[in-house]
Amino acid sequence: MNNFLKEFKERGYYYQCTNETELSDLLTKESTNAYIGFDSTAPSLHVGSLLQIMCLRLLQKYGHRPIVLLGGGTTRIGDPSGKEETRKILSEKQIESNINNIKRVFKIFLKTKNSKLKPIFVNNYKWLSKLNYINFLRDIGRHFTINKMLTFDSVKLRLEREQSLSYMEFNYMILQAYDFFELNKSNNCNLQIGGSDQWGNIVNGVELIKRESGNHVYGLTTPLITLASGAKMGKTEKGAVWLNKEMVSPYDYWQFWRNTDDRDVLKFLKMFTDLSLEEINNIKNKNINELKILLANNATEMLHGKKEADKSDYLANSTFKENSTGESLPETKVAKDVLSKNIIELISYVTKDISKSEIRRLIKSNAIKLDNKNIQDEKYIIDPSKFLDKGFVKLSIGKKKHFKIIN
RNA sequence: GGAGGGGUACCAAAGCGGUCAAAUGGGGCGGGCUGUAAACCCGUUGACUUCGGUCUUCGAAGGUUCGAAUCCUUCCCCCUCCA
Repeated sequence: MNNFLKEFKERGYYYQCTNETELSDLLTKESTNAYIGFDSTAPSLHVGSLLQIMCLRLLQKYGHRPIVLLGGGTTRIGDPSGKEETRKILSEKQIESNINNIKRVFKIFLKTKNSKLKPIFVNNYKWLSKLNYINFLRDIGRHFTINKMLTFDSVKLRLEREQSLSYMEFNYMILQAYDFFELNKSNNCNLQIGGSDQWGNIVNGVELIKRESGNHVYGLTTPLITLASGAKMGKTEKGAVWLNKEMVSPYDYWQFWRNTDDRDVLKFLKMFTDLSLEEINNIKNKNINELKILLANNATEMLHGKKEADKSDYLANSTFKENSTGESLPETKVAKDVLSKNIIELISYVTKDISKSEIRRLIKSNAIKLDNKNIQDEKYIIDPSKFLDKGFVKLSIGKKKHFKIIN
């Protein structure tokens, strides 16, 4: 088997392939251009797209060139796959700005120096917006039968549940197939990779190209990652884990990985780090918490750089040690007039989105600590002299949230 | 177009004139155990509070009543069946 495919499988990226033998030959024989489309409905991608990004990295590793399609065209339509409801349609300006922001993450994850391998960014709005409806129906539309389109999960599920599916959304799969066709023509793209929910869309593209231009191209899908707990990956209660330091701080990103379920650690090490499989195999019996730290460090380094990863590691280390002073925490400046009020006001000021009733509850349930000492009095006021000794006070809310309060 | 059913807190789902800030489950949060994991146990889960209470919530707006999530009227939305 082709080396790329071999590692692709061993790392757990593999779910389905349209024609594995032929694809394997192609990848062995020549440097291939492969594309993945990314959703541009948000200003950043989140961890849910990370597996796809890792696929592109792997492509580069084996000498293939990634094509990143940021769907200015299809974002305007909305993919019905896996969606229960019609998506919100975004403005063009919004989409443009999203695309520009999302590009940054690929420049971090992918090699951009090597001119043969550096990613090609494409925006399908460029060709989709130019389509002539009549010509499109005649040239492309004739290859699609309604009979078959109705059998695709994305459509079938919506129909079965009698949820409305607009004609616009119904066309999404044709447009995605057309994207592949276009990229095959213009960029010699012979492979499309996507999540398993994209299977139908990908197959359509493969078939369209075969019929329309006679070329043999391939599709490859990655599994939907579910956590050992059964939840979907990447969605915490606080929201998505974004790949953007303004939206999720490097420390929080580090913590996300650090808190991985025991049962998922090895899987994630394979999927989301650059550690070689051999290396992972050698360390797999190490202490589970050390593996989690390794995972967190690697994943964070990849996105935010070594400095931030080290900082997060150090911070976590000092924060979770019993009786840590909180010295290394990021500082939160609090004005004197807030400090001179009671502890509730202070917490309210520091956390912003916790209500005062909630804070009262927290105090009652022993969750609030100042310099590791429990505070049970709602009316407690910090003694200003505390700031004189070491210059700050550590405020802890529960076990995981800590603040270094400076005056 | 006709006939029914329904819209309740983050989600699901009870309540169907007062004892309802609203059962129960899930989720969240906090505590315990521990390993910043899982499982388990306990508590909590509208806001503000001088801790006495006060204010705002049950699709929307009106009305009946001492009193409404609960009854009536109009409107909006969803679903099921028939055409």
